[in-house]
Amino acid sequence: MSYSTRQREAILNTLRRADRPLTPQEIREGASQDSAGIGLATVYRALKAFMARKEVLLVEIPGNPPCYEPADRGHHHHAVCEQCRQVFDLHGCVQGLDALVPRNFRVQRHDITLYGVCAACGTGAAG
Amino acid sequence: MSYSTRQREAILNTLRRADRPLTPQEIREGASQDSAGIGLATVYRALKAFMARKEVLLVEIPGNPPCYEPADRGHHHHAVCEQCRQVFDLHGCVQGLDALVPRNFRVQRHDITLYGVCAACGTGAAG
DNA sequence: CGACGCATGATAATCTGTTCTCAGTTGTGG
DNA sequence: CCACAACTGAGAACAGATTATCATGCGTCG
Repeated sequence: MSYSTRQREAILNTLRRADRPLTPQEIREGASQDSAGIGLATVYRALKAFMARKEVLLVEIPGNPPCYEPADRGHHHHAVCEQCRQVFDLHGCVQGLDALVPRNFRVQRHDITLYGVCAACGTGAAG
Repeated sequence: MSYSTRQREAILNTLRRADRPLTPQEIREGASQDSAGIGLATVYRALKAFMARKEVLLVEIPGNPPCYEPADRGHHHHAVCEQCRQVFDLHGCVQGLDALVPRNFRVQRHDITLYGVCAACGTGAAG
């Protein structure tokens, strides 16, 4: 049904090690440290399998390439640095979303994304 | 510098007529009623010109094709119907976004997107 | 251990959205 | 009205992300 392979372990570990969502490319690079030379196709196949099992979530940010993160991090949102284009996890949520909802629209989920400049880029430390 | 052509008028009118953001394809179809047979390239070129003048805004919704809307609709957000995939304008915004912001992250703008089922799809009226 | 079948890797192919090409058209200013 | 330059349209080309292909590798079950 679904094998536990060295590569998939490496992919999952890479996602867990990271404190932010990763792109398939980044996952491939990270996982290649655990298990040398993982193919991009393998990353996509593994991600698809993980998503089917709800172990991994897809994080799509407009203007950014799609990225992925473990599904056990609870409800949260994301911030994007417009300079380094990294995606960061936010914690918590807001209230008052109900006020936005049109009558007769049944909300199933929501996304909140902040765009700005991250700490590193803001202090001129890094870019 | 920039000519006012029949096609561009039609494109702008189509955007204004709509009560929701439109995709380039939808714009082409709408504008073709005003001015028969508008090429997709023309739509993209016009949109690019309008965006440069800040007359039109790009609306990117994760999981949806990019769409466009007039820039004079003020600050608002969007809702997407997961069934018919149409994008709707919401009015107003929420408070408490500050609470999400990590220290040292300077927020420049934000997006809020609701996903769910629209009135038409929810009542079983349309799909 | 042995067989079965899912997983892997490199690359080609695909898909979707966007831009380019180029000859011909059409605003605009004078 | 003229000249010039921007605009147009159709389709090819492009870009990036994702999926398919196919021979081979390797978990898993008994």
